[in-house]
Amino acid sequence: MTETITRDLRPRPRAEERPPKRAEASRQQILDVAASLFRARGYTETSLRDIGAQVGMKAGSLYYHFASKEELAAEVLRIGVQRVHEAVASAVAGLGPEAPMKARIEAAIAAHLETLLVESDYTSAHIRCFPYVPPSLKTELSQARRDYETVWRGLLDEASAAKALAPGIDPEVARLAILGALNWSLEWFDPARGRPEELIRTMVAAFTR
Amino acid sequence: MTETITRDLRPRPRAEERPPKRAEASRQQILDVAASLFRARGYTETSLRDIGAQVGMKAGSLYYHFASKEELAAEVLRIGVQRVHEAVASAVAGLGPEAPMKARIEAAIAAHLETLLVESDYTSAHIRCFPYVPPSLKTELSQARRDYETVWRGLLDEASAAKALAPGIDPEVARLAILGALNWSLEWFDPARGRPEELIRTMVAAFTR
DNA sequence: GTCTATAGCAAGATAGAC
DNA sequence: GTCTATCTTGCTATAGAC
Repeated sequence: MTETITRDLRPRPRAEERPPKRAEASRQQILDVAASLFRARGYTETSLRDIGAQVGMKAGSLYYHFASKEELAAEVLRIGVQRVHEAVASAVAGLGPEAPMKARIEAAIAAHLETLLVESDYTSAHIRCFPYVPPSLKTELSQARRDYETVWRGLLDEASAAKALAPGIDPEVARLAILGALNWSLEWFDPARGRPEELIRTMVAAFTR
Repeated sequence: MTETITRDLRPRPRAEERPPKRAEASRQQILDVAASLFRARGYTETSLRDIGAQVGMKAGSLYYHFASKEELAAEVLRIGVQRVHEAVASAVAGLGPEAPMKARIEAAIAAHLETLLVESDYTSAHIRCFPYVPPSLKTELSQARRDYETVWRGLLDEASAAKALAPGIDPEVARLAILGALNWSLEWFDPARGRPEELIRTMVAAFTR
């Protein structure tokens, strides 16, 4: 008898793993707005009041979903690096194992740039804010950043071994130069004035042969 | 008689143009410390209290020398762009009118990088902080930035006309790519691990022929 | 889940003593 | 010229009502 009652009152087994839809929707909306504002204004320049206002919430209410501003930023920036990592890895993999190195590098450049400039506020927020977030958050993100770096290192080392890089170019310096040029485009690229194709073409022409 | 007295009491003609040395020294020290902190931490992340502490002054005392944080930053960032402008222009001019385009571009890259990474906290503060300063300050700096841009535009247009750029490279896109790669080096370059020569060589190899 | 209200703090800036 | 003291504002974060 006790058994039956207990069973009836107990919440469903997966209760903690399946949060109600409303909370999940709010959380998602907060992340989206935070990514957009972090991208546009920067980490320190964006207040929880700003984020709340665009979500239609008071600043204090955000703490139901995130323990702190830093934790919210951690989630945004972590998603940002994961997205560009996945986009680049799958663009390169999608070419198949026989694709020439020049095509692989072009695909990686195009995917990074497309994700950064067009696809994802999360990725652009990561690129723009990372240098300015608290050190603890930098540490938290360092592994995911290294994982993404590894993709590029492998690509450029392979290209170098296959003589697919322009002559006299060290693959590690090329990696830093290419990603620097791409990331800096956040500061000047205007989506209203065209897509990133021109920059892609220029970078491929400069660094591959 | 009145005439004589008046003349005696009047401050020396150049009084306003020659401020006492002590004020000038303090002002200079404030600018140096501000440049260093803006470079290392960012504009918003640096407080007037931080600057005062390193100068050996209270935050309020800074207002004897500058009307506001924004005006202090304006002076730092203005000096920063002027310095890199002068360094690049004179490095290129120093090669003489007969120098090949490839050498001129290499000199410009080297001078920009050397000023940014080694020579001047003012320049690195400008590059790091500009995207995050108040809009009014951006407007105030826009002319000096355009003046510097003009140097690079002239250089790359000339190089393009002389067929000195690598094939398939548009000079305006090359300018944005080159300066992006150089400016982004602020985020990864470690002066303890060597000078910027490797990056200079890579950029010249990639963009010129 | 979101609100109101507020604690607690740090920022930029100002006034007047010295 | 610099200090002390303080004003005002805005921020992150918390507590408790609903």
